[in-house]
Amino acid sequence: MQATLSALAEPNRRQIVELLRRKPRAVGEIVERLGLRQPQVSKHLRVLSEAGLVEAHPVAQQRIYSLRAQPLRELDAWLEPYRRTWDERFNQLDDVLRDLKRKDKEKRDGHGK
Amino acid sequence: MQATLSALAEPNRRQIVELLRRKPRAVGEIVERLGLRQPQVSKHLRVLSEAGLVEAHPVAQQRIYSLRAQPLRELDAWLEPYRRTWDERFNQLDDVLRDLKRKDKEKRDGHGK
DNA sequence: TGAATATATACCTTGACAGGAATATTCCTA
DNA sequence: TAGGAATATTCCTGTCAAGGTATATATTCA
Repeated sequence: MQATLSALAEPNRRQIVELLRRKPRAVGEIVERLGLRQPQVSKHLRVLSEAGLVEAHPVAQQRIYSLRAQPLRELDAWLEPYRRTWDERFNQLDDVLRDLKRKDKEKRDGHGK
Repeated sequence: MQATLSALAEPNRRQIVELLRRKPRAVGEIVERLGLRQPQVSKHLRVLSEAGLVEAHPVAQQRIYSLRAQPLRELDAWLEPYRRTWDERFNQLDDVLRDLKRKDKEKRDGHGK
């Protein structure tokens, strides 16, 4: 989760991931398509790889990188509890604010007795 | 999306977000619960706020921070296309690899004719 | 084996960012 | 209006990560 999020926080890496979503590609293809330099692409792929987001499959001198589902699934799972509370959110806020103002008033009144 | 991901990439900020998922809280509460120093919490809240992930509601000298749904919804939306291809992923990889090896073989054979 | 291709790594430099400590700001209440 | 509580901001420092360039590694083929 940690590794996944920081890997995805970098714009070029996110582009790589989006590119690999369509299909696996060799490093050179990524370099071409994104207009980045080869060493930086390799470095980004390394980070993505260590985060488990991609994996490499050697074919001759090429290395075909493909997306791995698991980390994104975990991100999806992390979002799950939020999905559930989306609708209640603002109501909760209202509750808390009303509550705080009530306590505030009580404090004031109680003191003035 | 960019702001959302980099905001969430920081562990303490993610903890803050998770804390606010349950209910809105004042800065002091967050400080207590997470055992962080007040200035750092304020700073993290600033980043989260600029990313639109939280918003502040003043009550007396306190500022009650609550979660905003939108950025997380967008993150969820970003994941959508991935959710759809999760099942096909490995098949795609197989296809591409098979294809590459075929081309490779053809090149070799064609040359040897 | 040597050249060519595809990719990875090393090294350097620079900028962004997080924490620490002190201080400023805002609002409330006596 | 002074003092206190809650929070924000500033300044400093160290660390880390990204890009640039050069170079190493691996694989194929003549």
